[in-house]
Amino acid sequence: MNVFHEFKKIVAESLAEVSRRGGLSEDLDAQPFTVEAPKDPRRGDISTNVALAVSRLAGAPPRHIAERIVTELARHESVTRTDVAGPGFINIRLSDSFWRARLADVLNAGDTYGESGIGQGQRVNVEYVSANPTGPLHIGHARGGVFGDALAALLEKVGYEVTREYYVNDAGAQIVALADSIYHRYRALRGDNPGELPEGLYPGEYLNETAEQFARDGDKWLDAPRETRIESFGRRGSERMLAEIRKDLGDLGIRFDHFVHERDLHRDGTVASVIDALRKKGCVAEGILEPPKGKRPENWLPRKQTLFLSKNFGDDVDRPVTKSDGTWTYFASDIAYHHDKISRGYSELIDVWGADHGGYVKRMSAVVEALTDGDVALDVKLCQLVRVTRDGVPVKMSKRAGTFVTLREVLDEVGKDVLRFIMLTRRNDAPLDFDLSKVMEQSKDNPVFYVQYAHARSCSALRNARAAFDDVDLTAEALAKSDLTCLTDPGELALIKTLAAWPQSVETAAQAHEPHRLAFFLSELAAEFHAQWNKGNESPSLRFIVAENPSLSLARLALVRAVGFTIASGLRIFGVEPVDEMR
RNA sequence: GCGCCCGUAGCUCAGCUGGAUAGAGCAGCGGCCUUCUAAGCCGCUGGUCGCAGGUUCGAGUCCUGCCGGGCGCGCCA
Repeated sequence: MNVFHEFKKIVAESLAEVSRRGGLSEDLDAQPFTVEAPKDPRRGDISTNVALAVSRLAGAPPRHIAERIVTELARHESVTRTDVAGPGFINIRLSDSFWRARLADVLNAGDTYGESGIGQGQRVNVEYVSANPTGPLHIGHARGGVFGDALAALLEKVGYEVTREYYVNDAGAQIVALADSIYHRYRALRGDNPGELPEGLYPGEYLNETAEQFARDGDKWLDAPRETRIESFGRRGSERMLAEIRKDLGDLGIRFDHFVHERDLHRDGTVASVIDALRKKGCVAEGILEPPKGKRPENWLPRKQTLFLSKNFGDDVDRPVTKSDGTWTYFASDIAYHHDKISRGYSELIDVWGADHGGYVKRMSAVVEALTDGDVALDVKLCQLVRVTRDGVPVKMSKRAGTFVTLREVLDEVGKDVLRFIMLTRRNDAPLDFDLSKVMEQSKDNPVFYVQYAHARSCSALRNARAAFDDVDLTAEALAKSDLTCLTDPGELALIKTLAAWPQSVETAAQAHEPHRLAFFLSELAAEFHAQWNKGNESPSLRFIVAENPSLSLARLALVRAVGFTIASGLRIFGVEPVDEMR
């Protein structure tokens, strides 16, 4: 049960009743209002601003309306106390038995706890990573990948139908550069001294193997026409890089439902036809761009070119879709790609990009608006830089890639679960510090450890219970039927209330497209659980297992199990495996 | 020069789409181990939410203008 949804309905009914009897305006129920947990739990369990929200339209002071709503609410059986506070907030206290029943909700749901249907099966496309197949993934790609993957899982959890997608930029200048880079190594292998690696080619060692493959063909490529060379080297090189990228991502627990290749969009004419369609719609036309003010490019030549008229959709300038040599710009194929996504029938598109692509957001939103007349939403999530350090000292060089820290290096060192969790401990648009030493620390400074430890402890308590009590059924089903009225400690009831807030947290995180919120929730839940655990050190009567009182123990174990399920539920969204012990 | 993102405790950051007395961790100080794992817990100290206006019952949150930092700005992707 989502407690806040439940009470929103009840508050709305009370409001309707009040307005019906009191001759208040009819359509008060159209006003948006919130039902949430008050910041200070002493105020109550649930708080609503309904009276404040409705007061203007009702033409009555908020406190006055609140008083009348409160008398309606008080009829509800789980409501034990109501207050009107401050300017007109309504605070509601619910009975302990109501809360205890929520514990059974968790136990019945297991680690699916928090699932809901608010997405109503709407189809959402999440595109992420989409790194060029010209080199290995770096740590920034890992962030985008983990973020996108967790967001996809989060949306699925609340009832959206999600496609996880990767756009492969296997066309254009960078593939030519890739082909030339492999060719350079090939020549060296065949003894045809190529000299220094020219500017603009890829220096990393990772291309050597592909070059060796070609070298096995002998000298046949040395005199091959540049065109066929670019085709073969570029294709095989990008395919190989993509395979390696997919391996890295797979080991990080990231798999995609769908790959779209830029090359295909060119070859099957999608790019040309989409641009043509936009031209017919009046969104694409010939024009001459002004040079950017203040930046003064050196070789600026006013040139007539084909432009997407993104200014009509809120962009700062119109954007070219053709280069001076007549070929399509990257932007043109990205238009085609987004058209392709749209044609597959999504109600919402989410793109996860690096923050250095921020300047691209407006034009892409313009594209989606132009293509769908505003029917499909595009949300672009920008992931900020990851700073990798070891004991606070920046780690920069990679043996393999030359200039950056690769995903593989970090993954091999800290493991998938640590990498994934840490990536989700910050908002996507805030820079992230990733300290290789700190994330492996077993201390409360390390959120991965802290949350995992709470889960492990919940498992440990159950193991101990199995040893302490013979013939006791500790399955979730049995625990749900235990005598939960034994749970009377304020800490225990507070813990239940935290657990009961989980579905709402999942939902708001999903709607905001911000999985990091759940990392904070899990840390707070873990802290609360550790605190309750430690109370047992000081007062043995508060221990989860009280040998001489099995029914009390079972009720507490129900709570412990529910904490474990909720943490597991969150970790599963993150793609992190909950651990049962930490020895 | 223009656009986007960011500015919250000494440090690292939350702040649930406008709610009540702005929170957490670290650092500092003081407590708790014959233990259901002290790998942890409890308490204290710490704030002109970058600055100045505006919108309204109510602003860290929305609008405008400054200040400071990051990213980007045709023929790379």
